[in-house]
This record gives sequence, C-alpha cells and structure tokens, in this order.
Amino acid sequence: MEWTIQELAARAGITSRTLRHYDRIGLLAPSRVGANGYRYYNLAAVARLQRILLMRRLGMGLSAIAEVLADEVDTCDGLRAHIAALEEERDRIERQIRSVRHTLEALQSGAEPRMDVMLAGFNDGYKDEVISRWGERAFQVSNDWWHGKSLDQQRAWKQDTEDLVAAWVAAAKAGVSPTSEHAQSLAARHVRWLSQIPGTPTAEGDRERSIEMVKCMGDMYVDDPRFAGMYDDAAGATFVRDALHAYARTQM
Amino acid sequence: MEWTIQELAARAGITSRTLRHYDRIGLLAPSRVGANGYRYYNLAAVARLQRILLMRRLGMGLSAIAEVLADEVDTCDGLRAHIAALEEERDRIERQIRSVRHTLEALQSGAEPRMDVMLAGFNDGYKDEVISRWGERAFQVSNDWWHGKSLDQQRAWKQDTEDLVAAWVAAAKAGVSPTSEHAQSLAARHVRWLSQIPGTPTAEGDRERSIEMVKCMGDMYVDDPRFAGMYDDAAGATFVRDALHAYARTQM
DNA sequence: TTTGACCTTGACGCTGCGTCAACTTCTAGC
DNA sequence: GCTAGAAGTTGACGCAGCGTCAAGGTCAAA
Repeated sequence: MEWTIQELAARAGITSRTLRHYDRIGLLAPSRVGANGYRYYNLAAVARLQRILLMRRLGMGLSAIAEVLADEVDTCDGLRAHIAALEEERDRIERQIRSVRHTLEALQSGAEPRMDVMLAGFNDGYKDEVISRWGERAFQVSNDWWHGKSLDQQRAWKQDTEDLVAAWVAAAKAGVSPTSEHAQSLAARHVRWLSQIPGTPTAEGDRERSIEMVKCMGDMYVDDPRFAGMYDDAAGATFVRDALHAYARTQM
Repeated sequence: MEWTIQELAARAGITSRTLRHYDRIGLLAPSRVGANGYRYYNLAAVARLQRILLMRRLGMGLSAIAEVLADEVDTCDGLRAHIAALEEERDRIERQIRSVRHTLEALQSGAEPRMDVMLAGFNDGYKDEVISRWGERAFQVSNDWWHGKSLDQQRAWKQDTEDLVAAWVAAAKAGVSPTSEHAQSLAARHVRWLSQIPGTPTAEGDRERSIEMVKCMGDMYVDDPRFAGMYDDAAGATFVRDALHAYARTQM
C-alpha cells in the first residue's frame, strides 16, 4: 500500500508543500522515490507522520520532534508517552473551559472577573519558575524524579494530588477554620505529599527552608495565577494558604 | 488594579516581547502608558489578552484574531463561542487519544495498524472537500445554515448526529444484516438527517443526485480517513456503507 | 496527441516572535 | 545622595515553518 504526496497530504490535512519541506529537512523521507522523482509513502511513513503531527499539535518544534524520533528505541513507549501528553492537553483545555466559564459568569452577574482565574490554564512551563526560586539543581532533580517514574506511577501521583486537592476543597466548602484539627491534618498531609519530591528542602530535612517553602507555597496558591482555580476559587486557595501558614508556624 | 509588562507576561506565560509585539501591531494596547514610556495593563486589557491567547491556541493568526475582536459587539457571545470552540477542541483530542490507542493496540497485538484510523482526528477543514465535491455554493449555503443556528440549535444538531451514530454502531455490533429492516430504517433516518442540510441534492428534491450522494457518503465513511473512527471501527463504517447502498438501490 | 491534473526543484515572502544592542528609569542598600 | 542592578524602552536582525509563485517534467484519459 502506497500513497502519492497529494493523497497523503489530503488525508492528513496538510499540504504537499509541507511534506516536501519535511523531506528536505530530513524529518520524514518518502519510503520510495520513483525514477521520475515522484515521492511515494508507505504505512511506516504514515505512522511516522502521525507521530510528527501529534507532536506538532502539542507545540513542539520540528527539530525537537526529529530528536525525539531519532532517540526513540521503542515505538510503543513513544505512543504511550503521546497518549499521556494528549491527556494532559485535554485536562488543560478542561481547565481553560472552566476559566472562561468563570469570566463569563462574572461578566453576566455584573461582578468583576478575577485576573487569576481568568488566566488559569495558559501557563505551561513551571521550569523557569522552579529554577529561579529553587535553583537549577532543584529543577534537574525533580525533573529526573518525575521522568524516572513509570507511567503507572505518574498516574498514581496525579491521583494522590487530585485526592488531596479534593479534600482541601471539601474542607474549605464545609466552612471549618484553617486552624481546625481537620485542616491541620490536611496541611500535614500536604507537607508529606510535598516531601515526596526529592530536591525540595522538606525532602532534604532542612527545617528552616522547609518552613519557608511551605509558607511560600501557600502564598502562591493565592497569588500566583499558575495555581488559580486549583482549589476551586479564591476562597479555597485562601483557606489552604491560611492552613499551611498556621501549620508552618505551630507544627514544624 | 494595574500590572507592568513583566508581571502580566509572567502570569500569562508569555514574554514581554510578545506583549510589545501585540502593542506594535495594534492587537493589544496597554491601558495606560506612563510619562516614562512604561506600559501598564488593567483588567480589561487582561480580559482581551485572555481572548487573544485562547484564539491563538486554537491556531488562529494574529490578524484573524484582531478581526474577530474588532467585529465583536457582545463580549459574552464571544466567550460563549470560545467555550464551544474549546469543547470541540477537547473532543478532537479525545478522538486523537482513541486513534493513538488503536495504533498502539494494533502494534502490540502484532496486527497491522490501519491508516484510516491512524489519521483520524487530524483533519479539521471539511471546507475544501465540500467545495470540490459539491461546489462553492453548497459550502456557502451549508455554512450559512450552520452559523445561522443558535448555540442551542447547534448543540441539538450535534446530539441528533451523535444519537444516529450511536444507533449505527449498536446495530453493527449486534451483527444484523445491512439489508435488515432495522438497518434500513436507520438508513432512512440517516437520509432524513442529511436532507435537513440545505444545499444538498436531497434537500432540493433532486432524486438522481440524491441517490448518488447517499452512495457516495457511504463510500466516504469507509474510504475517507476524515470519517475514520466515526462509526467506531472499519466494520462499523462498512456496515453503514452497505446499508446506505442497499437503501439507495431499493428505497429511493 | 492533446488536455489537464499532478509531480518536481528553486526562490522569495510572510508571520510571530527570539535575541542582541544601546540606552533610560526605577528601586534598594549604603 | 549615590550607585548597582533589575526592569523598562526602541530599533534591528534573524529564524522557523511553511505559502506562494515560477518554470518546467510526467501521467492518464480522451
């Protein structure tokens, strides 16, 4: 089974120019080139194109895509990673939908929309932030840690995180005090959760910097739009911050 | 409440250069410019930026974005349209996830992955296809028809379509014959569904071309990757095609 | 054999910024 | 009040990822 350049382009929703471009830069060579110079693509080439288009959709540059495809030993692993990336993208879009809904509701009810919630779901790279706050090494360590996990472990971690967040939101909605026993036990769980990440002061047993970090995280949940909407709304984030501050002051 | 260029950039996950670029091209002016030439952004500017980033994520060019924002009378309508667009994007990603899963499973089970399913979820523009097959006018008419609908009507139409597809898939899975009474009643429903779209031969009462179109649609469900995965798998699409062909031969 | 669709290789252009460079302005500590 | 450093400004150049001619060669059908 073989396709000409136009057939493949039409089916993939791109132009033949793009395929020629990919050939020129060595990203996707046709499986066969006729004596007349015509390009022909077989199933393997189509599979490679699928992966290229997937990564391109996720915003990767063509050179980065070429690297990934070159380094790849197991196609199955690559596909699994792609599914994970797509699921993350879907979740990000879900957050954006919620964010726009918030803006819309605020606008309709006459309330002033809040900047933090409005911009939730747009930022992707924590990288620079982590580096500037905790140093390059911290980023390296936590990044290696994350990518050293299996996909199942990554899923488990995400589930843990979601459970924790859900518990926080429920507590905030219940109207209990941030200094209540329940809230403080959540804060303790939060700190344990944080301490699982190597490279953080808490994981390294640095008490001084641990306290500072826990307080800082609390502040970020409120102030940093990167976390906006994570704890449902501003009240939720404030609740988490207050609970964490209290915990850092009294229990650490 | 006002932010400097860096503050806004950091929070939106872009660079200050990008904001300056948007100012230069007239896409997003700062709400205030200090005597020192510094740019300051207020909430309204942030809201506009939110919409710009939303549209940019959906692949629109900056000039197209500017047009949309200029033409817009009601911000709420714009936001609602955005939510709809984001939901579609999310659905598309869902389809891609299923498509990649299919490729992965085929690879693991040793089966050869199928090109049509592999490329499902990549094409977006039916436009050229519609024009080349049914003429520019057909596209204009059906496009006007679609955009003349309210959001509620659009949702209802999508629901109808999904119901129809689900019925087809269930019938195919049940193992009944494409010429069975049940399949033929589904085919009749399918033709009625098609005839709702103005500009199509069926809607215009052109019997000859109607038959041709129904057959052609059936073929496309099988051969055209644009519809790949719509009826679950190749067996589903084949079932629909056979049922439609039989209906076109005997009932129209 | 002709017509029209599809293929080829250049080559230039456009968009959406990244990235200096050169300079001014604000902020914080001594 | 002075000075260092962070953050602001306006050019100007560069690059990626194609779109879009131009100037042809190839192929299938009539």
